[in-house]
Amino acid sequence: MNTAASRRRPATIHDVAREAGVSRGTVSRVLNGGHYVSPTAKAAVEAAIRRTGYVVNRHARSLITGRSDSVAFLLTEPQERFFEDPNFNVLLRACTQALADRDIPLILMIAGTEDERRRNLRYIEAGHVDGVLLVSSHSGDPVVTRLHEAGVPVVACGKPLGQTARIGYVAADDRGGARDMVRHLYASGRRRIATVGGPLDTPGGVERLAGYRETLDECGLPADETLIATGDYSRASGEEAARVLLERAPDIDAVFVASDLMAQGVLDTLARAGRRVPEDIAVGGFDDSPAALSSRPALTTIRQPWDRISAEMVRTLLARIAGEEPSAVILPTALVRRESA
Amino acid sequence: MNTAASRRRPATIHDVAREAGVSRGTVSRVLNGGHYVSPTAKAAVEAAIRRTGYVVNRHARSLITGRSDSVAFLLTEPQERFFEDPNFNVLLRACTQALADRDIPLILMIAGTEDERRRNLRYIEAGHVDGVLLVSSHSGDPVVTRLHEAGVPVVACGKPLGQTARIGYVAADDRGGARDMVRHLYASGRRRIATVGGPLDTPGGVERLAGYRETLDECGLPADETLIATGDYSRASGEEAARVLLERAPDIDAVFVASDLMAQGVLDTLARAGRRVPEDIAVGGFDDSPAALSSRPALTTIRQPWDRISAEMVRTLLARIAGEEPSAVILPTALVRRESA
DNA sequence: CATGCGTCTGTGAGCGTTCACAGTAGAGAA
DNA sequence: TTCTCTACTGTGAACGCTCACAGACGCATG
Repeated sequence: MNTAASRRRPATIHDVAREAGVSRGTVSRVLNGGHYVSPTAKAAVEAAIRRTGYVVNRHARSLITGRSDSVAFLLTEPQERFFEDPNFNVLLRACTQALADRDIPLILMIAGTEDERRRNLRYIEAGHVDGVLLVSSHSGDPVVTRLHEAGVPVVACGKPLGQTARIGYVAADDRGGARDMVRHLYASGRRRIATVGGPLDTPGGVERLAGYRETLDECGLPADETLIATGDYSRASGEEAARVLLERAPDIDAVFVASDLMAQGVLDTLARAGRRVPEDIAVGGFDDSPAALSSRPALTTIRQPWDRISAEMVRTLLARIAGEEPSAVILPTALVRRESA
Repeated sequence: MNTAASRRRPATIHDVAREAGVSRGTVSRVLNGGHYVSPTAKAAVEAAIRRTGYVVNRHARSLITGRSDSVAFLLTEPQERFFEDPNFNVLLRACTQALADRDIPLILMIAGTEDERRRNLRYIEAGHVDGVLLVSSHSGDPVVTRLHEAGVPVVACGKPLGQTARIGYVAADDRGGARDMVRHLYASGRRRIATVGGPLDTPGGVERLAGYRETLDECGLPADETLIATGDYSRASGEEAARVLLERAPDIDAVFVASDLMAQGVLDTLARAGRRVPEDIAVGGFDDSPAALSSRPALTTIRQPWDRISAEMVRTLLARIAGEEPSAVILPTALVRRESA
C-alpha cells in the first residue's frame, strides 16, 4: 500500500488498467457489475484495485452518467418543531443507514425560511441529487409541487395533504393506530372518551382524528364535539387542551392524545387538577417517543414503525429513480401498553 | 424561462456564453468572482444566466478543481446515544445552516459499527468531501487518527482526548461551566456538595469533574472522594449514581450533575428518598436541554452555546480547508437559574 | 468452408468545467 | 512615436470516467 504516493495523486482508472494489464474499458466494466469480463481479467483488475487503493472518482462518473448517486433529505418546517421531535432523529438516522448500505450519501437540507427553500430547490432542480426524501408536514407546501413539476423523484414521509400531483409516500397507519387506542380505552371500560388531536393541516392530525371518530361510532358511543380539542403537538398545547376539555366535560374518563409530547402536557394538567391517572382518567398517547417512558405514569401509546418507514422510503425512492411509478405504502402501528391506560 | 427545454437538457456554460455573446472563459470568470471582467460583459452574462436558468454543474467543476465543495458531518458513536441527545439536534441543524449560507452541502455520515466506519473513511479518504465536522466523544477513536493521517481537514466538536495529533476543535468551556455551577451552589450556602460526573473517556466527563474539584478547593471545602459518582449521561445512570451518593454520604446538601438527563434521574431518586429539591438538596445540571425545563422542579443548569459552537466549527473547518493551521476554540457557557438550585 | 452468434476486449469521443496561456486594446510614460 | 503596463477576452487542453463502437476470438450451424 503506497499510502504516501496515493495521497499526493489518487490512483485513477488508468493506473489500475496499467497495473492489471488491461484497458480502461475492462476496468470500468468490472467496476460496474463485471458483465462481459473474463474471470481472469476480473481477478487481475480486482487485485490491481486492491494494490493501488483505487477509489472511483464520483465526480467524473457523474459528469458522464448524469446521475449524482446521492439523495437529499429535505426538511421543510417553518419552526424547529421537527428537530425537537424524537421521531425525526430515528427517521434521519435510519434513512442515512439504509442509503449507506447502498453506498449512497445523504445530503441533509433544511428549508425553514423562504430563502432556504429557494436555495435548496435550486440545488435539487439543478440535478445535483437523484431524488428527494421529503419530510414536510404541512398541506399546500409549495415545495412538493415544485419538485413534482421539475420531474425530480420524491418520496414523502406521511401522506402529502391537499396535493393533486401523484406523489409517492410512506406513512404509518395513523387511522388504524388511533382506532386501536380508542378500542383499547373502550375495552378497559371507559365510556366518556375525549381526544386531543394534532393540527388539521397535517396528515397525522386528520387521520388520527378520523380513527377516533370511527371507533366511537363503531362502539356505539355518541359523537360529541365538546370532547374534541386540538393542539400543535407541543407539550404546552397539550396542557391547554386538557384544561379546555376538563372545563367543557368534567366527567371524561379517558383521553386519546395524538402525540406523546402533548400527552405529557395533558398529564401535567390532570395532576394539577387532582385527577389520578389511570384510576380517574386513562390517557393514551401516540408515537412511543422517549417521553412516553419518562413520564409519570409511563404512557400507553402507539408505536410507529420508524425503522420500517425509513427502509421503505429509501426503497421506494430508489425504485422511483430507477423509473418505477410512485407508490403509496402504509405500515401498521402497534399498541404499547404501559401504566397510563 | 424555457422550463420545458431546460428540463430535458440543462443549460451549460456554452449556452450562457452564446446567449451573452462572450466566451466560456468570461462566463467562468463571472461565476468565480468576476475579476478581470468588464462591467458590460458581466451584466450580459448575468442576464444570460437568468434567462437560461443556468446552474453550474458541480461535478464538472469538481472534476477539474479537485475540490468537492461539500463537507461531511461524521458521527462516530457506538450506540444511539448521541441521537437521543437534544444537543446533537441543535448542532446538526446549526451546522447545516451555517454551511448552507456558503452554499456547501452537508453530507451526513454515521459510523456506529466497524463496517460503517470503514465505509465512511473510504469515502472521505477518496476525497469526496473537502473536510469533516467530527462528532466523536470517546478517546482513542481510531477515526481521528486515520483522518489526520490522510491529511483531511477535520474540526472536532469537543476536545479529542488522548490524541497526539494536533487536531482542530471547538468546545464549550466545560471546566468553567462546572466552576460556575459549583460556585453558585456554594454561594447559596451549600457545604456538602457532591457530583455525578460523566464518563471519563469523554472530554465533558473529564473537564467538568476537574472544574468541580478546583472550585471545592478554591472555596476551602475538603476534597472527598465519597462525594464523587460517575454515570454515562443516561437518566438511569443518574438514578443509580444518586442512590450510591445517598448511601455513602446521606448528609449531602447539593449535587452537581454533569448532564440534564442524568440530573432527571437524580431528581427521581431524591423524590423517592423523600428529599425535597431545593429545600433539602440543591441539584445543578448541565446542557440546558429541553429536559431541564420539563423536569419538576425545573433544573438550574449550564447552557452550552450550541449555535456559536456550530458556527465556529464551520468557520474553522473552512479556514482549515483554505490552508490555515488547526485551531482550538473554547466558548463560554452560561448559568441558567431555575428552581432546583 | 462460409456464416452467424455470443463473449470478450480496446479505443476514441465526449461529459461541463477551470486553468494556463496567448493575444488585443487602450492608457500612460519615455 | 514607441514601449510598457494593465485590463480584459478567447482558446485549447486537461480532469477521470462511461459509453458506443469496432474488432477479435472461439464455437456451433448451415
